[in-house]
Amino acid sequence: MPTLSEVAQLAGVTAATVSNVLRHRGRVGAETRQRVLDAVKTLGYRPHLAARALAEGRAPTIALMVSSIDNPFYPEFALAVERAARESGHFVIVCNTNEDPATGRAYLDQIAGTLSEGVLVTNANLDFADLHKTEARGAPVVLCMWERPQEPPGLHCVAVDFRRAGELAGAHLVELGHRRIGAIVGSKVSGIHAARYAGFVDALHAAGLDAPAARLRQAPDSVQGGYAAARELLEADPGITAIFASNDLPALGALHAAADLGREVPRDLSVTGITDIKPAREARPALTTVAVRTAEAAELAVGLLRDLLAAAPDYEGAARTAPRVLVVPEPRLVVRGSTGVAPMRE
Amino acid sequence: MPTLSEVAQLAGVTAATVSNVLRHRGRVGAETRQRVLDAVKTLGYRPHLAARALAEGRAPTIALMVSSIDNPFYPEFALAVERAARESGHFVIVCNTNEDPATGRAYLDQIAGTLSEGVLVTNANLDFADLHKTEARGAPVVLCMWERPQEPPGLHCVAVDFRRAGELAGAHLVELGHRRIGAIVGSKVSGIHAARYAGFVDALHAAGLDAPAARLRQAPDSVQGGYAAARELLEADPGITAIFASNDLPALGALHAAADLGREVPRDLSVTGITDIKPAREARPALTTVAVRTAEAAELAVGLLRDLLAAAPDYEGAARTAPRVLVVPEPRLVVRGSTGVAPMRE
DNA sequence: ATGAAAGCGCTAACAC
DNA sequence: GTGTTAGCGCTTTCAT
Repeated sequence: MPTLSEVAQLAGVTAATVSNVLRHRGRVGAETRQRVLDAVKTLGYRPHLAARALAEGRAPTIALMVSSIDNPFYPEFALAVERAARESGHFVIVCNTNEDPATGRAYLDQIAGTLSEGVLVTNANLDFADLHKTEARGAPVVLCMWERPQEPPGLHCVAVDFRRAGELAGAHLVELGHRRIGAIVGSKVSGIHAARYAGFVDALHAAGLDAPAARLRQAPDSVQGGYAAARELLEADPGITAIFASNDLPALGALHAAADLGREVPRDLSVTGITDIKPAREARPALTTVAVRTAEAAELAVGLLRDLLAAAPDYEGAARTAPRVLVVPEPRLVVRGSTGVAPMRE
Repeated sequence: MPTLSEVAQLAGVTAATVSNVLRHRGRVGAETRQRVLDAVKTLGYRPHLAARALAEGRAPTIALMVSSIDNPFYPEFALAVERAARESGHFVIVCNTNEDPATGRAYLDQIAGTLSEGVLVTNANLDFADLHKTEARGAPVVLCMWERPQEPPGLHCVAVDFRRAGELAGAHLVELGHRRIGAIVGSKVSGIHAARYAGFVDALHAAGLDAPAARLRQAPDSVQGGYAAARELLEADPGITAIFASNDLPALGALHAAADLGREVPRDLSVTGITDIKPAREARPALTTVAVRTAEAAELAVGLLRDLLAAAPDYEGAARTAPRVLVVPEPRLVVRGSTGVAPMRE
């Protein structure tokens, strides 16, 4: 692979000039510029990104920490991140923590600040202490999809009003006449989704309904998890006419459980999710859910990271600003086939 | 961030020694080693990967080119790639081409050989010419999930016997007594899946059946694509009792089409896919499909890339070996709920 | 408008 | 065993 100085030699100039031409820096004579450009072309020169990273003191990559791309949400998010990152010339290194803090720490220790200039974190079960350490070392960290805008995490973040999302789903079910509504929320490991449930409960309260613990189940963030929880709920209390799930995957599982229990959706049972991942649109019936603007969240996160990077090139010490919180525009209800008016009381 | 020489200074040695300690190279006195290790710890030193990459002439990353992580296959594959890559100390940069050759080219031009030392390519609709150019520049390329082991692409690759996969699916349907079987294969853009269809046809022929063009449809590799194609097939010829889809996503779409047309699966209609992606296991009924060993393919691909890298550090010119073809162990039929014995003729 | 020179943080010969 | 010396390919002041 040709180097800068080879190009320089061919063009009869010095490496500095070639660099200037390529980076549109400094003033270069029109004719010289042309010679350089020609040399670049004939040699097929391409800048060596690692060398540039070293010289500039910053690598053109960002690390995206995810818990497991096994969950369809992450690829969707990653896609949006990559698109946004590319606009600022960044490549995305995907780091799968598998929900294991040690793996996450290993990733952070290795690349943050040395091979990637910033870090984006989705719910990857990382130690906040590790994230702070990473920041302290000079690599900005942005938390994505933070659940509680009102309760900043002490790190830069992009937050989604998930309480509101839960409220929208709850209100929708209430409006349809449902009175006995089961709820499935995340488990300890998949994130408890307290804000989402709180919003749901708010909606019930607003309608004078209560949300007894007997109608609440925790489940992993998966189809299977939701399936099991929904079965439990429905078997324990056949009077339940609707299920609120704090995430789409478990909601999809609830759909399956309903089918297996001989309950037709939405005639006998309504189901709602939160997020609006692709499989929600493809389910039968398609899932009514509260859409979270994933792509916008990704763009905000990348933008925030870029701001932080620009504000403080080495980002050390006092240059660090107070944690910033960006809120993703309000989630919105998407009514599809999985919800309908509550069946008549008998 | 502390540097090598800061560590060296603190330990009262020179940078070279610290490097040796850290890389377990050369002979270093036990006591010195300890002093160095202490210094590393107190300073919280971490090697600067970009600097190391420059000095070593190779970056610790590989690029994974995918068409769009929108399709659940890619995340599953990417996950396996990342796992395997980590074992050889590589990070994975995900490059989404969106099926656009120009985007792919831009990615290759930028990172191959400069920020990533090798490239893994899934069906990303890249120009082979671009891939060859990349190889010529010194960055090995491995094609993943090549469709026809018998027909090497002129590049290193990991191949899957998809013809065999099609044959397994076809034979399964034939055995169940199906005689009029519709087929849905990939479209031009999503890959035509000729080998898979050929295998399917072989299975029919082996049973003395034919596969008329009237029972063949092309569709994009998506649920919607499969849905539309299946509807067409079923409406054009209601006598069809089974559908062979060359991929899981369209097969899932066929399941939906059956439901909409009032045909119960598997009683009135059987459906098969190929790959065994996660949504296939989660569908209702679960999809009968031919499982392709995705994780193994990923491991083989990463292993092959590593071999190529080891064989020829700069990988230029004559060092390049003849294209190697690794075949993923035979695909296997996974019978689930979407297939059953053919309905009686009336 | 262009060149000279220093240096980013690390590795790798080779010398002592 | 440990230090010295060159770079890796690029960017970036600072002269000219």
